[in-house]
Amino acid sequence: MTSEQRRIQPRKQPRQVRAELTRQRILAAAAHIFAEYGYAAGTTNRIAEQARVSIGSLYQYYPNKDAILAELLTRHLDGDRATETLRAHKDRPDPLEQIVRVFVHTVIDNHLDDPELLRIMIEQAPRSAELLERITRLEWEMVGDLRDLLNRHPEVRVHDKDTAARLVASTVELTVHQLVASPGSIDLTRLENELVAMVTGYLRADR
Amino acid sequence: MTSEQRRIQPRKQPRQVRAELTRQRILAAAAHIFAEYGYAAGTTNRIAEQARVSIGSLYQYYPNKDAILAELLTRHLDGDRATETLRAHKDRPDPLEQIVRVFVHTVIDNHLDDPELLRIMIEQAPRSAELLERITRLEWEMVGDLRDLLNRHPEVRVHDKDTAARLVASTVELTVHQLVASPGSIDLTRLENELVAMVTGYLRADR
DNA sequence: GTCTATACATAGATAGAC
DNA sequence: GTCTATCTATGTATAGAC
Repeated sequence: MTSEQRRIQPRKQPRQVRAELTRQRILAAAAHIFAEYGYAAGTTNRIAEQARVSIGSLYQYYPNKDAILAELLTRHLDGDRATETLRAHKDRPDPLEQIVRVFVHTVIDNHLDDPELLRIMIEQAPRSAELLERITRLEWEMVGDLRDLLNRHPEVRVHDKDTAARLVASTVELTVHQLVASPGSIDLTRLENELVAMVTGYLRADR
Repeated sequence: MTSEQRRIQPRKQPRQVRAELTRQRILAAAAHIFAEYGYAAGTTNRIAEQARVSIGSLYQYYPNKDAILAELLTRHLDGDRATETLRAHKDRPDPLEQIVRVFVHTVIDNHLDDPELLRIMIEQAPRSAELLERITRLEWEMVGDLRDLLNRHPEVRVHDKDTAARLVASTVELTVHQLVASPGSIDLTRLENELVAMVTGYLRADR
């Protein structure tokens, strides 16, 4: 490469690529800081420091602190595959236990990434109307799909499908959420097995 | 009552009683404010205002903001009767379902007081080492008592008693916690029935 | 594009009068 | 014991130089 060429195309890193990289660095830093300090104590200064960017630069990429956490949350919500999993099994004659297992497994999977950050986001994220609405919608989608399943599947004997759907959704989501992050962490395979047994048994029991 | 007597005993409200009353007013106000605004936005100024006390007076009763929330949390923890309930049934030959029902019922009962405040306290309370230690101890106490029960009771067939105890404790505590406070609140009797059925079935199933 | 310096807001907490 | 006034700290966000 001659110096002649350098003069014509001096920048090796095109602007947009570099900028996107910085954005990602800030986001990663924010995930780390929020997970460690929580939302309130996870200050923009700390985030900037962790990302090795000045506070001024940080604000060039995000308009405010909430926007950072909102993007992290959006990312996670987009990665949630649990309801799709349920839908995929809707019209197939698989055994109930198998469907439940895939569902539980997917939920566990969604939580492995960064359980601490997840806790912070769910518990302390600023509940903007728009974000809250998205979360609620996703929750109800899951409950709805679950109820559909209960209504169709021949093995299901539980009477009150509506309450059952809510209970199962809460049970799986919450216990996974808690036990994955908890100290003295449970063995994940065991958690999956026991959860599947408990839920499947409940749905199949005739009372 | 003559004015002579009044001069000898002029105060109708002895100091300590009045002070205790003020303390309680501040605490009640704090409960209200925290439940409505959350921990961070539940400022000491707002609490003082709600209690109709000046901010200066508030600090005469509590050394700092955290101390107020800590006392609220302590109050709640002291009111937790779930583990005692379990112990009371330890050596009695009651049917498993009945024991589980009493346990679930107690947990629900503990959450009826002020679900919103409870959520705030559990999710956003400043995790001081001392407080965290108390909570963890209580949790493990509950898991321990549950495990004892599973080990003794003849109806219990689940193999991994340890995992089962943790799963049951989490399931009951968390689902109650969530569903009692959730909008479109579930019927509590139904919640109790379904939860009891799910847990009992799980514990009795031979796989 | 990135930095430093700083404005601005608000919270927790204290001092000192009454 | 209670108040008002105020201090101090800290965090978000912006301005302007380079």
